[in-house]
Amino acid sequence: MSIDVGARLRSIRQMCGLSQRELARRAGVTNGLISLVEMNRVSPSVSSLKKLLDGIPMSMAEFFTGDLNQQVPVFYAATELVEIGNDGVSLRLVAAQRANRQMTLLHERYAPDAQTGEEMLEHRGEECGVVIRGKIEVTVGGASRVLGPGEAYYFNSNLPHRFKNPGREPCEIVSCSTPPSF
Amino acid sequence: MSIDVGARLRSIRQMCGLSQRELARRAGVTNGLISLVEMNRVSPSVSSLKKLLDGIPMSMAEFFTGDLNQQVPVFYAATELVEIGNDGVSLRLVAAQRANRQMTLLHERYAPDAQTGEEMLEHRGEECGVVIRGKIEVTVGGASRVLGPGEAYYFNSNLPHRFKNPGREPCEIVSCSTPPSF
DNA sequence: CCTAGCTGTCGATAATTCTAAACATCCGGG
DNA sequence: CCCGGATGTTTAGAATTATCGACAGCTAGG
Repeated sequence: MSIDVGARLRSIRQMCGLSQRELARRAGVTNGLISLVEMNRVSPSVSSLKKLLDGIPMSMAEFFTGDLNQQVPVFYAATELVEIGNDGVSLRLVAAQRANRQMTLLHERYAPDAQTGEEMLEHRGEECGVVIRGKIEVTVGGASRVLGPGEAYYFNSNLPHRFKNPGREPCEIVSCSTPPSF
Repeated sequence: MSIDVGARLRSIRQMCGLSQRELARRAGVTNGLISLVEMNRVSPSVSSLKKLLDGIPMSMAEFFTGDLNQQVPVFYAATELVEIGNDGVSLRLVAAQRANRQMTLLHERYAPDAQTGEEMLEHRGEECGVVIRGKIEVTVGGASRVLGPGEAYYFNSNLPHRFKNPGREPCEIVSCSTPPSF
């Protein structure tokens, strides 16, 4: 659960071809500290870690995003998308089995009158989408609006939100959210 | 230059309606520490900040991407999407003006024979998309495949990649990438 | 073999972070 | 008016982090 700051720092430092002393010089800390941090014998203060990353250079966000590559499928046939919807709402998930995805990409279909649920949704992250076909009523915080083909939305997911198809024809959307909800 | 960890923490904590003591309880630290951190009188250790964010909850990466914006547009008419393409490739960006977005959502159109460029693209992050209409040839790393409507892709953007419309009809895609490229 | 220069690790100590408990406000109810 | 319960702040001292200097290992060159 806890982040292996030491291993991550060591890996990045070596990737940049820097010795502990060289990075220490650039960052304005001592080589000993870097040694201790990399061995996870101390948990550096945010200000120290910031200094270290400034010497690399790399942002805090990048550091904690931790982006490692792997050999996983790239292409997905329509039938390979994983269905996770219900009740007139079809949510078809791209790259469902991919470990440590950073996003959830969904091909969504709302039957007439279908909606995401009685309760407003509320979770952390951001989500956005484009309407392909039909109409969808999007409610976010207090605001509500009906979007048609080519129209789009983007909001913080911690605002209470809901989707509903107010029309008679099915509605099709492509949406994306981060961090992944599914 | 340095990050205002205190202000950021306070803002996020209040956004979640938590008191210092309540967050302290959830995070397993003392309320006093939270007070000190929020006043920037100490720079918390990474492990302490991690505990605090676990109590919110929020990831370190999210914390440092600084997502403190709220009063921004949610809905976008088709005409409000910002065109950033060229040469037969139309890339229409959702929420272009939004500060500190975590994703780039694009409504893309490729004219027949159009492609993303001579050079393969290569950048940090992940990207994914769903084909709405027409056909697109997606090349990622060594692999290449033609995708049609309803088919999808998801890959690490640091693998060299390219998109090309091999057909005679225009191709329409909705794609998303993180971190934002535009 | 020995030195010079690099590497990372370690121990003692200085500096900073973190805790625990007290303190100062503020607000609503009795 | 005062109390209970909430808030955030402060302080002394415990715990942890950061520094400085020493150390051992390795490699290249003389």
